[in-house]
Formats: sequence, structure tokens, C-alpha cells
Amino acid sequence: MGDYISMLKQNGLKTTFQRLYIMQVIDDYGHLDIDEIYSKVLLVHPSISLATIYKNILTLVEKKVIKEVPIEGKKSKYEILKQDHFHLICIECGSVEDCDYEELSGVVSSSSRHHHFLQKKVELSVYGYCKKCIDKINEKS
Amino acid sequence: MGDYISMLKQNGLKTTFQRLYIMQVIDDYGHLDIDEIYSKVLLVHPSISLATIYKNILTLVEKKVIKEVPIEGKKSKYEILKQDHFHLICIECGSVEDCDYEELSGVVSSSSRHHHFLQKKVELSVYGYCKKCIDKINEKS
DNA sequence: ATAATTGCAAATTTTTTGCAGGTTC
DNA sequence: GAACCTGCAAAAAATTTGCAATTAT
Repeated sequence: MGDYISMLKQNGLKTTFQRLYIMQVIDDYGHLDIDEIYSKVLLVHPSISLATIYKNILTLVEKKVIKEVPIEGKKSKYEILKQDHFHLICIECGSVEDCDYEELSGVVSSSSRHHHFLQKKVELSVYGYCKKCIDKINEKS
Repeated sequence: MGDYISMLKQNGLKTTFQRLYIMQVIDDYGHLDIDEIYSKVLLVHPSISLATIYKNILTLVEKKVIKEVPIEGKKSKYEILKQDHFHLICIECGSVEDCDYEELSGVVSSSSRHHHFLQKKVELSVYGYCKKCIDKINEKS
């Protein structure tokens, strides 16, 4: 799938075995939390430290190579940054599935159905700048 | 706004001053994280302990009196459970605004504009049960 | 009177930090 | 060789727990 090495180069990040594998397992599994990433990388690199996972996740999120997916009542998961989509999050097992949103309209519930997913609740968050902050930023310039 | 006392009664929870004020400040401010709740309740009840805040938040979320709003890169905030809506989350100051979603369709971006909110990213999560878990649950019965 | 709740302190868990040694470019 | 990165251990931050005293019903 991803050419991890050039993704890293583009962001001025060095290509280490650890970092590559972190990206690898996130990409392979789609959505993993810190502990899951740690235990999976541990298998191929038994000496990796949890601190290294934390540090890398931080950098990779900053550089927008990966993306945090916050989840109610659980630890955030991380995914490789990809084209816009939404998430089907299982309340039971915590699994996360991706879903395209061509239209975002009625699509949502029919999409859930199409994925054999029993939809209980829809959560929508729009991230951006509120009026107050826009004004404050404009004042400075 | 809310008749906190009957909301608690309905859920078999006792009406303590601490609990009432926790609900009060969440309702007043709309969306607060644990520390914000703590410091605000502290003003009216200087002896309250942080552990009490944690315990109450847990119970109130369980009983669906309040709701967790997880936020990328920050601590979750909590809001009084209310009719479905979505959130305008400021990347700059972290403020959260509510927004109705009559249609959920094209509405989103025009709603943002209407709130003078500079929309950068839309995050949609559907919570429910994945196929695997539905099957597993069905097997049991 | 009973059961739930509080507040404290301690325990646990999660995340961050500093730094010496090693690696990548 | 310079800057970056890792792994360790320690520190800091966040959350949970146990328990005795108190409070709500």
C-alpha cells in the first residue's frame, strides 16, 4: 500500500526500523491503539520501548502521516492518513471499520446496513476555528 | 433547564450537593473536561475531591445522564445528554459548540458557516455493533 | 436502618522527559 | 559529523481503588 519511506522523507523524518514497523502495523490492521501497536511491533522488534512508540505516534500525528481516532470510553486509535471517510465503531469489541462518504447524507445509515453494522448512534464533529479565534488570529496580523 | 433531581431519581442515584453541582456546571458551560469540572465545582464546594469527580462522571455516563465527547489530542469533555446534534470543535482554543443536524446532509458546512466557524475537517463516527459481535450475541441466545 | 456516597491516601495506569549511546543521512 | 532517534529509567500526570466516616432515602 503505502510507500512509507518517501512519506517519511517528505516530512524530514528519518527512516528507522521501529518507525517503519509502527506505520506498517497501523496500516495492516487499519486502526490500533498505543498498546496494540506496542505489542505488535514487539513481535518483530523485541527490544522496542513503549516510549519510542509514544514518541513516534506524536511525531507522526504532528506530521500528519497518521491520524488519531478518539473513541468514547476507550483509548484513541491511530490510522494512516487517507482520503476522507467515516468510522463504524463497534460498542462491543471496539473494532473500527472505514466507510466512504460520497454524500454524507442519507448515505450514513444505508452504509451501515451495507456493512451489516447495527447502527446505534451517530457522532459528528467538525474541527476548525471558532469565531473568537479567527478574530484573535486576524488581530495579530 | 434540567430538573437534575428527577433525572437522578429516575436512575436510582442519590441527590448529593456534589453531584448536583457537577451536573450544574456541565450544563452551564455546555462542555467541560474533568479538570474544568473540578475547578468550577471547587469554587462552590471547596472540599470536593477529584476522586469524587471521577466517580461521578463514571456513574453519570453509565446512566446516560451525561455523555462523553472525545476530542483529538485533548481530554474528553462531557455534556448533559440532549437531543442529537453535532459539534463544532475549535482547533485553536478547544471550545465546543452544539449544532442541530436536521438533515445531516449538505447542512454541515452551511451550518458551520452560519456559526462563523471556519471548518477544516469533518469527523463522523457511527457507534453500534459490528457483524461479528451481532453474530456472537445471537449465538448465545 | 440500609445502602450509597464522599474524601482521603495509596495504588495503578498512562504518558512524558532526560540523557547516553547508537543510527541515519 | 550533525542531527536525529532509540531505549532505559525516572518523573509526571491521569485515573482507579479501598476504606472509614458521613449522608440520603
